Amino acid sequence: MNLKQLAKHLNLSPTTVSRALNGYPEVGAETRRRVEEAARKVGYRPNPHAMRLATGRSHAIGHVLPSDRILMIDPHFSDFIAGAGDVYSASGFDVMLHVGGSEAEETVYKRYAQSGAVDGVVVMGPRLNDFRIALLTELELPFIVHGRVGDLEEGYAWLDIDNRGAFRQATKLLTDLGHRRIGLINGNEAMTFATHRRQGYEIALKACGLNADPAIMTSDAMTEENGYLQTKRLLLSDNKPSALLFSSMLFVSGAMRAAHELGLQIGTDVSLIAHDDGLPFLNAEGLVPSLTTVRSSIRAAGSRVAELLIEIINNPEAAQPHELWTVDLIVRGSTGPVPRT
Amino acid sequence: MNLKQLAKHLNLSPTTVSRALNGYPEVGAETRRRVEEAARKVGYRPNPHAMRLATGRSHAIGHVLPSDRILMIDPHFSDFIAGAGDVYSASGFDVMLHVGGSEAEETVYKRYAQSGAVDGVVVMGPRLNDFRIALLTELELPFIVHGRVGDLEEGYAWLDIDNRGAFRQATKLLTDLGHRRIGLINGNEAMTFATHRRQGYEIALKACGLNADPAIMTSDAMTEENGYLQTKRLLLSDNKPSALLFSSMLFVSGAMRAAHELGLQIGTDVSLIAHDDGLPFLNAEGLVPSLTTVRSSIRAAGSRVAELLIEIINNPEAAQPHELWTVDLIVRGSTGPVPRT
DNA sequence: ATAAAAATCCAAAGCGCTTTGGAAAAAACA
DNA sequence: TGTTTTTTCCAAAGCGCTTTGGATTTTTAT
Repeated sequence: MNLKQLAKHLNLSPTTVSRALNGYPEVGAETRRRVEEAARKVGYRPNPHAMRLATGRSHAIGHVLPSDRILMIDPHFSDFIAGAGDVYSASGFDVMLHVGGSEAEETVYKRYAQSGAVDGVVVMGPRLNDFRIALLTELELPFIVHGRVGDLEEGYAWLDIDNRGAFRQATKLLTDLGHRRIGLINGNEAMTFATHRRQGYEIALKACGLNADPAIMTSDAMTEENGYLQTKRLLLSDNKPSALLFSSMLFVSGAMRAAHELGLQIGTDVSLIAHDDGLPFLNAEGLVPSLTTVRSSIRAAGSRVAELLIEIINNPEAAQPHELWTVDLIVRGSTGPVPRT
Repeated sequence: MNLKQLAKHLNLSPTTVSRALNGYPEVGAETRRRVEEAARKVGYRPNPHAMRLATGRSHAIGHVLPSDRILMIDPHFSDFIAGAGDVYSASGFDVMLHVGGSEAEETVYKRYAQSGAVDGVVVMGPRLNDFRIALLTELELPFIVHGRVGDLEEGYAWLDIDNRGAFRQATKLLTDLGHRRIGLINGNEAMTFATHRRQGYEIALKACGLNADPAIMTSDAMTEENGYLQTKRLLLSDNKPSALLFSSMLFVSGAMRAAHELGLQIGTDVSLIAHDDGLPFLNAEGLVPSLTTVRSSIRAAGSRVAELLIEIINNPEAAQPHELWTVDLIVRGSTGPVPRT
């Protein structure tokens, strides 16, 4: 059943029915009631394509997976989108996902902008210097960044967690425990989040008069295997670190494997802290010993990012939101004093 | 630039231009060439909303995440969609993702069907008895199932891997090695794939005159922690199994942790085999010892499912495709003969 | 040469909605 | 009471594309 039919059925014009349903003022209260009731009764749903064509708005949000991630669609992404999805469907937005393929990422955004296929996009996994900000600004396609682009804070909307603060805090916990040699197993530092984490780590070290040692710092794809390999390498090196900091729980799986293999007791022989995005399949608390983490739910971030983007779309004139979430340090069993040699 | 403008620019009617671009025969060869060239030069792209409204086809595929998975958007999903995404974008299809929210899953499908928001959907994570098959059939919304619905093989399109065969083979490898007590750490057996795996396991046991023992069989969410807990429980039980079979690599992470904790050597004290979906962040070969697996790339399945669905959409009269993929057994270091007690 | 068939192109009518610019009726004002 | 304002509704014109049903021209058949 379409608008015209519904209108005829009500002895009204399509105009009036459309207005009644969309909350326009120029329609009588009683008439509106009648229309709404009838619409509900017959289960009328406006054809989205027609609506989109007429209004130019799509009621859809685009998520374009960065091409440098398509070979490694990491599980962090799916949890983020799970959070966002809740909000989208509650607000009647569809989500349009673009992943991989031969089409250049840039082209996808251009197509989105030109065709009005989406009302806005969320930029995931921003790099230190990300071409997407300039591109989307020029295209005038509303967007929000999950994370930040290097240290750029103005000129675009973003929601980020305080990665620097988190790793500063985590590192400080370790130095407070007496650790002086702390390894960092980081994600790819072309990504802002990873660089921020390294910076937080360095700041805390400096606060103790320590210098970061590149020999015990790595920057790699966040996989179990890399966690294993790097941990093993570091723990077997001369002048090995007494504590390790990880950018992802995925690393930790491998790290524990390495520690066990080397016969090292976690929390006594070597201390471990990881950033925990709250991935549901990898529970830091369930590890033995339970893992000390800096924790921030990536899923909650997804929800909030979606909310903010919808606000931006509905009110483009408002100030661009900037949200920096603090990260909780949760001290558990994987951290302890430096072992005496 | 829209159709009308392009047409005027070419001194042609919109009709002809549209036909030239869409490959209709009633347009001269030279004219078509001119049109195509001009379209390319000015970067003309038909407005998708207008196209959709006019044709009733959306050129979009829907992926609706089952509501029983939204709390646990597992990483298997993101790899599947990564594979599918390649194909979609190569074929000019958009993907519409629906995850969670308050709207009932059924309503989403109805909305899709009634509004033509998508041309087809892929059904992920089918259960033994899945309401979606009847629903989508009735809605006449083209669909394909990744997996199967129990033992139902007709009446819908599907692509599945031979889970039964895989676990039969894996179990047989273990029995051939002399194992007589083999534990199964399975995913949720409400899902077809998990039930099939259990059946394969049971068939292989029966072939040796063994009966499956529920005491060493579990069916749970595929998380690291469950892998750990169940492995530990089984390996600490009286009459403990000498080998374990896992439905996911995620389990294995936890399982290795448990084995190490108990001081058991993998491949000698206890043998391990897992199903490996080829998740990029969890490499079976990189484990120590490297893991014997039954392997089938979930990403490749995603690609193929997408291809098949597009074929179905383009040619609804053709026979429904059924593809059963064999699964490779890759023997590595985590399996060995039964330890003598 | 003429008639029939084929090849090209176009005008116009949708697709189902929104929105502009009135018109008619009701209410408020003088 | 007559006039102005407000309220309530509608007709019609898009949005940008596809597609039907010709019209015109060219080719082929007779």
